[in-house]
Amino acid sequence: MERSGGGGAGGAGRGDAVGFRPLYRQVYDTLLRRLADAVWQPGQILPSEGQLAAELGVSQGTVRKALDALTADSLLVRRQGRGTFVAEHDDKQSVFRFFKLRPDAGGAGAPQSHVLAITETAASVDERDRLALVRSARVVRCERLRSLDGRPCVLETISVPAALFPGIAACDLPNTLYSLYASQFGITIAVAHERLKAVMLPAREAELLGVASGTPALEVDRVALDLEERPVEWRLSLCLTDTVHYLSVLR
Amino acid sequence: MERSGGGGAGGAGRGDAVGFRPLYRQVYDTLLRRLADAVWQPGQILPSEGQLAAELGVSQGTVRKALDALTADSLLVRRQGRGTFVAEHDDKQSVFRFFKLRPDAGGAGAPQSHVLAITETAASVDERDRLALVRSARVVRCERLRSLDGRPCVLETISVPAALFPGIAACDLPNTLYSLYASQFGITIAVAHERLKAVMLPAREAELLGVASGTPALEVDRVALDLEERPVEWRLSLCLTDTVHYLSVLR
DNA sequence: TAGTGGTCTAGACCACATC
DNA sequence: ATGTGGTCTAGACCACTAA
Repeated sequence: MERSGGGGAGGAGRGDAVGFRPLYRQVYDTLLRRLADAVWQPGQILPSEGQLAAELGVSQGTVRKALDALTADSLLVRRQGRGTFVAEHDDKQSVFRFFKLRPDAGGAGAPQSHVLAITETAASVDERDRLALVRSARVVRCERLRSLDGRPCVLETISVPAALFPGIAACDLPNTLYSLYASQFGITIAVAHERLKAVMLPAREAELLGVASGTPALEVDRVALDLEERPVEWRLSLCLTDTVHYLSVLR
Repeated sequence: MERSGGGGAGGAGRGDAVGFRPLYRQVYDTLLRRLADAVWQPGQILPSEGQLAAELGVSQGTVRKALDALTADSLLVRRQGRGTFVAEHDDKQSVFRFFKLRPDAGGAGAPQSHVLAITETAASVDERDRLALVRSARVVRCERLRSLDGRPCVLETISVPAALFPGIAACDLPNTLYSLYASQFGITIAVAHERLKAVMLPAREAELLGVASGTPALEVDRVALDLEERPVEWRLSLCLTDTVHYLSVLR
């Protein structure tokens, strides 16, 4: 691993005139690249700290700092005595990483899904905007109704670039889409931006959700980014919030 | 500093039968206690890593780990070459830590506030619930109208326990309340939980916001906790979201 | 020039998991 | 018994700030 500056007891560190990147940052980027290239699959174990340190020519402490940062970004999971693993996002905990709706009264039954329609078409203006697509691009668009405790409460329209998800229209969509993205298409969702608004439900959407037209709903406009910060999914959700709320924790 | 387990080259570490707390965690708690007791005021500089290490009888690396954790929790700010400081939450960046509304179109003018009413009364049932108060407790309740770009868009009702904020009703409330809590009452807001719903505006609230009754609004129900995780403020906001949205970043 | 935090290393020991 | 991550230490050098 090449040093661009910084200290090091046994190293030959020297400051460059411009641009200083810590060694552990370079290690972070190297490992992130391997994760993006699916060198290690989700759930798979990584080499030990010592092995990575030897391979990259840095100390174990430096590798540890990079691994800790990747763990903080939810890309790795570390288990004392066992090893370091690529994070899988299909367990109970991870589902709620991106699903922020909670019942007002305790409990948290997992949401259920029912696909209303799925088609491949030319991208709309909004879709091109959110997904940074060219004018000729095509998308796969899916409309889905989600229920909590058997009661429909979310109507969502999901759009993904057809080029990135070949054949997804024919897939049997699981409740947790992001694990499908990872396992079938090698795409890991790293972060999502959500914009929330309160809106009045249009007639069609109100009927699908089984409420009166004009009922207020929470509109969630989400763009999900992969490891390389490319927008790979746009999701527009309409949520009924009479017995459910959106939870946000500010630190 | 007493060791309850864990390793250490020069230490006399040994595992206890039950309960294992890393040294750096103990240092973290010690420093957190001093922050909660206002031993160091916001903006003030802390002793250097070396001085703290000597005082607490641990290595500099262990102190560093505790300081890094406190920095990650936004309680400290570290500046290379200068020192470690108690975080102040009155600068531009910190205002937006708890204020998540953003204009749909770029820009982000700071919000302005106008106090409609402020009174001290007996706590309501909701207030006792949110603030964990006893039946006889009193609160100071404030109703405030906030504007973005000169346009009223948020109507909020703020409740705080009167016992924790003596004389606050007579204060000149600044736009950023949390810096007042810190400077005048020694209370630091560490975290806040927000529950979001879409609701229809009642007549009175609609009139205050200058819109038609029945307009959909985003209801934000926030409980703010201090360093010791005590609920110290309840804030119920009604937000118009036609030209503004609530921003949430999921990782 | 001196002092601070930031990085990097090397080595020790501990807690945990597996065999 | 072995290997893994977790903690702790000691010491070196670098980057940054201020006097």
